[in-house]
Amino acid sequence: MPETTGVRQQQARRTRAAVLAAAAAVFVDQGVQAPVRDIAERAGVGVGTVYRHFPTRADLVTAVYRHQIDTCAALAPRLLEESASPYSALTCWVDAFVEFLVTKHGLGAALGAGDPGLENLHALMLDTLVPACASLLEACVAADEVGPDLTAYTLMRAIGNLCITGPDYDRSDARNMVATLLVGCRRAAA
Amino acid sequence: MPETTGVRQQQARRTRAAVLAAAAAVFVDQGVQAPVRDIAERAGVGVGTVYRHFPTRADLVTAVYRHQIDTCAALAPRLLEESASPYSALTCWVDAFVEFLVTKHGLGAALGAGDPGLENLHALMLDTLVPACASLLEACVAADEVGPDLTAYTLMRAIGNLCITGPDYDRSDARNMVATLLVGCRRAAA
Amino acid sequence: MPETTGVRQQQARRTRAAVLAAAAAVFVDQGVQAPVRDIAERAGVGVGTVYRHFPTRADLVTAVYRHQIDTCAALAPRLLEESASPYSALTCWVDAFVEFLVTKHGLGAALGAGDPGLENLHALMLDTLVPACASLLEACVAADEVGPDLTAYTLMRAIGNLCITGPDYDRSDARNMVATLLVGCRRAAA
Amino acid sequence: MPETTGVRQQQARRTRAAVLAAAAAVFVDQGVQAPVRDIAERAGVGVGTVYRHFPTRADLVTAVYRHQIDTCAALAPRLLEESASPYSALTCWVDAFVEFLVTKHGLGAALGAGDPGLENLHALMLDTLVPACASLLEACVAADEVGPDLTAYTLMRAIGNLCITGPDYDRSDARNMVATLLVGCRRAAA
DNA sequence: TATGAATGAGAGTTCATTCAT
DNA sequence: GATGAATGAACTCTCATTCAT
Repeated sequence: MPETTGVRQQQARRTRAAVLAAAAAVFVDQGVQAPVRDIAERAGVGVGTVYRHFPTRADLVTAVYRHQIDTCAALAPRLLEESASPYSALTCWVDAFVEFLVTKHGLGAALGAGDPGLENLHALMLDTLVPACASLLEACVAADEVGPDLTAYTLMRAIGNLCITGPDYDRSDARNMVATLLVGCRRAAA
Repeated sequence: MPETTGVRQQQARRTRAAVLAAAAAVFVDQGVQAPVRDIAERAGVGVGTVYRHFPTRADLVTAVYRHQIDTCAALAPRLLEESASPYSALTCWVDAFVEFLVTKHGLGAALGAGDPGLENLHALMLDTLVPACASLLEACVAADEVGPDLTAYTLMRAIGNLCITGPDYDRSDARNMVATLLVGCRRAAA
Repeated sequence: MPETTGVRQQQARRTRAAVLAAAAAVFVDQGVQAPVRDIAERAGVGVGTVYRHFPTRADLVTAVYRHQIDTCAALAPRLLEESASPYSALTCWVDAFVEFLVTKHGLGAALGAGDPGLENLHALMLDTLVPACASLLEACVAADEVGPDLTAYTLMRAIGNLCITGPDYDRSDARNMVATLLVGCRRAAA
Repeated sequence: MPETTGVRQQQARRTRAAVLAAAAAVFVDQGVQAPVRDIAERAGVGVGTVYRHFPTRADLVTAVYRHQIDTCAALAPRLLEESASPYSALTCWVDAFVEFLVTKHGLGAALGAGDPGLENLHALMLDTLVPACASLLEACVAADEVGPDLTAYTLMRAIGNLCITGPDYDRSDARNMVATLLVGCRRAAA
């Protein structure tokens, strides 16, 4: 007699949520390479529990960022409708993507470095964000605001890389450089 | 009266060169964080030998890249003289900088991540490449080809980040994105 | 609601005890500077387990000797009550202290040499044994059995040093020399 | 045609002397366990040279202290003649022995710990100092100033141990404790 | 399910010792 | 004889991962 959500399941879900929250916090502090133990401690659970819910580090990283990724992706069609031009929509969307990235200490670096074990997250971004970005990019191309030779994936990788911040290159620098990159993408008005 | 370059010194120099070559190769394969042991093995020497020649990892990384860095820096004044415009000189120089970077697996990532223990290399680049880049940038600003709000350091960091390559974002992508960034920097002709 | 002493805790405690026993044994054989790996092997555990229970070598050394130190310290007040004279109490207590020391191969030497990383143990002895010794010494001074110019700490260091045994200077020699030292401390009866 | 002392031999002797002097200095600073390289550097020679002259560390330690040991031993008969009583001669001689020891950072500890590889020095002291001390002790026993149950070797080991100094137990403490020990050895006047 | 004790591979680093020149 | 570059064993410590309870 499987209850839809037994007490056990509820507890498990709560534990899972606690781990996710802890991981998110620790990732901000120490980056996505933080020791598993630190995450477990922050969540108030044993390391085994972390592994039960997220067998690989990538699973954890992916889960932590999935919600934000989905939100970011969902933004694209809305912006396309509401904005004055496709390019303006792209600009707004990229701003949101950058906001997502610059608060993720080390994520960009890990992705950029092709960190093995982050393929899942990579795949998630491919599946979710790339299409979102591509829809905007295609609209720009259709409107002749951006040249046709740029793939959404490459653009996102470039943006992701530009968002790798450090002591002497902060979020504001990252935002400026991404904005500059977009300006460079813009087709010179005929 | 020790000869200026005895057989021993020559041998030591050869060993040093072997370690450097091995380090360069290992850095390409595994990145600048590769275990010292791997470098020693590749060079066919004991770990102690690596430590003798390069007490810290930063010493090794710095030595591996110093020559190329110097060459790159020396390029700037020549380009400024020979090129049709400052912006064109900047473009050429950045191409050379990108060539340097894209062949250095993991270097950009390590620098971008603010890797402790790479301060030496960071400092070397600051001391050597930033002035070179700055001279070109200033000329561009003076010629009103580039806006005045961009520092050479920030530009180089951005370029460095864009050169972090991976399986799906290769050197060619990096080159394109850097070129696009430079286009974005270019002041719209009045 | 975790039981006060679950099976796991019991097992951990047993492991801890095994490590302590192994450490004690290895210390006797090789001295307190013995490699951590040797202790782990002797205990039949991994090195990580040793580090889990005793993060620093000093923690281990201290734990190994804490019980005996406490017992020794607790002896002082009782002896003071039961003995015919303070000096006699001091003699008995020093006998106990010597017994503690002569069975600790290398401990005296390590303490004597001011081994860094043994500050904890040093502090423990200072906090625990020195007051115990001082109480006896003060009683002796009050009874005019010992001169006032000797501190408990110095006396204990001297005793500790005299208990550094070796092939040709055994426990019995150490006991004799300590006894002789105490005789030398005794004030000549008026 | 072997010259008595060719240029080569002279040079070798000078080198040997330089190593000895350097070793003595380094031993004072860092103790007898100091790295061989430090000694070689201080002497301005290569490590190989140190090994050539002193194949084992014990050889070096022994050589460093041989002269002082001989001087100390030679003191005994003179003191016996000049002093008012055998016990007084013993006291003076022990003072000299203590002076020798307290300036030898770590020597006492190394000897006390039965450091393997210091057997040579141990043997040297046995052969040289023990007889010297024994002659004084025997005279004391003959004069009924000291009991017959103490061997010179044991006394010297005890004194050696008492001279292991540290941050909180300095040379002055060592001297006091040795003096106290000697008082304890003195036979109560009949 | 949750736990966290236990494991052990792996990385950094030091330094005694050898040996070709 | 002198040199010092080279070697590699030995040691410390960290942390991902497993598994018995």
